[in-house]
Amino acid sequence: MAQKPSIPKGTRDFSPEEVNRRNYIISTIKKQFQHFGFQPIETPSFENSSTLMGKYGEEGDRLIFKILNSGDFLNKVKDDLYAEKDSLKITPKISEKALRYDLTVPFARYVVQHQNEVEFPFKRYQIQPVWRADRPQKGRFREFYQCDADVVGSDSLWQEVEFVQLYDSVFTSLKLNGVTIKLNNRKILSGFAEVIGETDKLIDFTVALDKLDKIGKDGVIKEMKEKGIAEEAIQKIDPIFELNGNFSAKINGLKSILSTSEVGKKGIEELEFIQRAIEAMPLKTAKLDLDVTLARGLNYYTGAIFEISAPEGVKMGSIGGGGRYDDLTGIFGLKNMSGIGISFGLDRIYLVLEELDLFPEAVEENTKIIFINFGEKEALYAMKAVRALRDAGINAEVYPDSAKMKKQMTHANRRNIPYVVLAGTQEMEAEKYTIKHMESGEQETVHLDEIIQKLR
RNA sequence: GUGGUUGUAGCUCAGCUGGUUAGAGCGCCUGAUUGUGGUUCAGGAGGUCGUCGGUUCGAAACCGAUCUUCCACCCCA
Repeated sequence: MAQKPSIPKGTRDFSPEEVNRRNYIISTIKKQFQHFGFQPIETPSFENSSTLMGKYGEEGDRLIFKILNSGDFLNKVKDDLYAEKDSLKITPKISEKALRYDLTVPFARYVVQHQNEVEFPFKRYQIQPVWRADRPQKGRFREFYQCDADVVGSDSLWQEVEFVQLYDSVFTSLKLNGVTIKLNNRKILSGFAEVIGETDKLIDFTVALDKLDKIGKDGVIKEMKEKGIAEEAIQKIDPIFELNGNFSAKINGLKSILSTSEVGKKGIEELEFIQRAIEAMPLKTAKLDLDVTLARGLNYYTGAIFEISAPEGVKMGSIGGGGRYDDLTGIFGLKNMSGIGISFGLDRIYLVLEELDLFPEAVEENTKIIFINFGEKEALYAMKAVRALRDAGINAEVYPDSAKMKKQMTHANRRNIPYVVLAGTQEMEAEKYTIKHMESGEQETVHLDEIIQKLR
């Protein structure tokens, strides 16, 4: 074989079966989004760099795919700048557009740009691919789909409650039982930082704390020390590591840890509101858990923080996440717009469903019945029947060539088409069709109406 | 971005310390079976060993670069 063509690192092709399965997930999520009152929007694959750059931190900027300007872009770079060979400085000169990195920032841009047309509170959903120049691993791609639902323009905590229910509804419909909805609140984390007197190191503190289940208590403490958090401060947070038990028990623990922090107490109030609501309206299959270590990469969140972990035993990172950001649109100049949103990681959910063998067996999209082609006259006879079947809503086709019988049968078999019709001279004379059920091997010669009745 | 790992037939993989025409299972093709697939039997095709370069009398095997896979950091869906 000559040099095989290839696709870039971290991208994938999808076969018909894979697309059907992905569509199954997407349509399930979409249906629930709609049940909860969300409206769809779409935004361009690429945005102006100024819209995206600086919104995800230094690390995020590095992972944004930049698009080169058209034309003789290098010619416009000044000689002294070019001689410096500083990529960071030259990039803005030669690239003014970039592929979107997530759906939240484009959404914020959308809201600001269309603020006069949008009716608030605005509930939107968006299912589109995003791109990250990350190094791929299992469940991490450079092109992947996000399924986001956000509400902008409402401070109500009922939104948080609804998003917990939305998560539960989606995973219940997907038959993916036992996912954990981990809940935290940025105000709790701020409270911790306040209590230990390290408010200026809040981010370092939360990033370290987030790694608890991965590197353990000692690892977390070590990292905090490395980041310059004082020894006695670290000792003060020791009770955090002792938090356990159910939601209420953890809340009680938090109440004593955060008794001196106003912001911390506010966070506890918010958590309790959500918990009470969910207690009154129990979740169908998901579990709600309080995880005070939850923080990762979510530095723009100001209130609730969500993360979804796959059922126990499935080795997969988070399959969804989200939270509240008080000033979603502030970066684009529209103040006092509180937003809250969640995201589903389509590609990871796919991997989890595949691992647990949870995709439904029936592939509705597949052809139900195929007609063997015996020649020109017979093909016309078959085509007429196929037209009637299609009009009746049945997926039907005629084999295009009058190839060998064996080849045509094998084709039907490989495509898992359940029924094959053989109609030759005899059948044509009787105005009938011989229909064969592939799985049982049984066949009978009947009128077209009977076939339509049978398959409808 | 850092460190490591992987790449041999369509697929899953053998191939010992470099030594003639590179193997297996499954799959594929043909026939037994000219109006019957999935089973069985008999034959058969298919690989410049990811790519480029180097070491060597000789490379799938050793070295370098590059692409790709997966993993750990970083970060994250």
